[in-house]
Amino acid sequence: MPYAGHYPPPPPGYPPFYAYSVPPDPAHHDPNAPNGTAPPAVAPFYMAVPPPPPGMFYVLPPSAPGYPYPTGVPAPQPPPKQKRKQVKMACTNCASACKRCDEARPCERCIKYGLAETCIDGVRKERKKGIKRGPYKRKNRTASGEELPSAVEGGEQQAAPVPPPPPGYPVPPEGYPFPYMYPPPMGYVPAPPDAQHSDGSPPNGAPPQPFYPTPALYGYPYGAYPGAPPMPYPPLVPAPMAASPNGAAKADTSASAPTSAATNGATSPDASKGKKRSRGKNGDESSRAAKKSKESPPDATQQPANGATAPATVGAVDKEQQPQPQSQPPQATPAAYPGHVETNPPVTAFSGPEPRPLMAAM
DNA sequence: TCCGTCGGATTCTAAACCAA
DNA sequence: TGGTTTAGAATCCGACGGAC
Repeated sequence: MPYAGHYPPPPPGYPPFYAYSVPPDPAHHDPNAPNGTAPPAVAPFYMAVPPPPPGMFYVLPPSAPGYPYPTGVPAPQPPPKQKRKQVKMACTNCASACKRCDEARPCERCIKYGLAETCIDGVRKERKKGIKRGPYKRKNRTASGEELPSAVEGGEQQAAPVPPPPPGYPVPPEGYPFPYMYPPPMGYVPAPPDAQHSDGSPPNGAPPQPFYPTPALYGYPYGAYPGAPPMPYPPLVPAPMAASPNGAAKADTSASAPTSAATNGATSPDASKGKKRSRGKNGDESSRAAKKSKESPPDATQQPANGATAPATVGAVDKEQQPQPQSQPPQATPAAYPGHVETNPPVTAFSGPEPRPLMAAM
């Protein structure tokens, strides 16, 4: 089932959370379920979020745990990343090249590059002794030995960063769950309506009439789980095309800065790896020296901090402190709101005026 | 396209800490 | 004393630039 056009895709590894093209008819619930009984709340029901009003976008926290699953329903974990296995000791050639080595001698890489004769184990440096530490922080564990991350480090779970609303829109009340709606970012061109586009768009290809939220729309989660009280559809407030370009642009810049990785679709935690590097010759030399200095005698490495500001550090700083361009060119492609992802022509499925719990059993 | 280079994330592991 | 935690040290992923 493709996503509705206004929906951002779920995080990697999550199943589609928008399961029905038409809200399921309660009269046709699971025939296996006992008469008149709702499925148990522990069943894999997902919170379904109806399409936002035309012209609106849901804003999702980039790091929202479990979204879009309601509280109490464990979200399926993406397949765990395979742990990298290291060899006990890389050969000197691989170590200097920062390349994968293996246990064999000569190792595969040395054979490949004709370095078999020089493929020898390096010497592991002895660990320094007598280093004092601060008091231990005991990890909170369950009876089965599993860690409880929330109980660590003060026990407070970090709230997901809340994107600032555009100018003129109230900040969602503290604690309000995602998603909530914002007007589209500057430059957004709604997908052309088609026969399946049941969001009220004019059929002649004109862009949909935008709607803007009342404060009541913020943070309105359409909780959908068995036993949940029915929720009224929030009122839609039509507004003029007042999406002031300036205002939108401001919102664009302010909102995109901290979460640009997410907005680029790089929602993976490895997004930081995508950064570019400059490779100045000086930096190379100095960092190389710094790396080599690791192998220097302990006396050299145990110099106090003031002595540690070696050229390597300076070079690194130089590279890092490249001046950023002061003025940013206007963004043609809008990716202003975390979680907002442009999608292909929409298949807006929710057509009813009332939200219905959309459920998907796995 | 291949290869060298290298920043930094990830992993390993030994020393320090701590409870029993 | 043995298990746990911490952090130093090593590995190597992945991106880049240069050579061919």
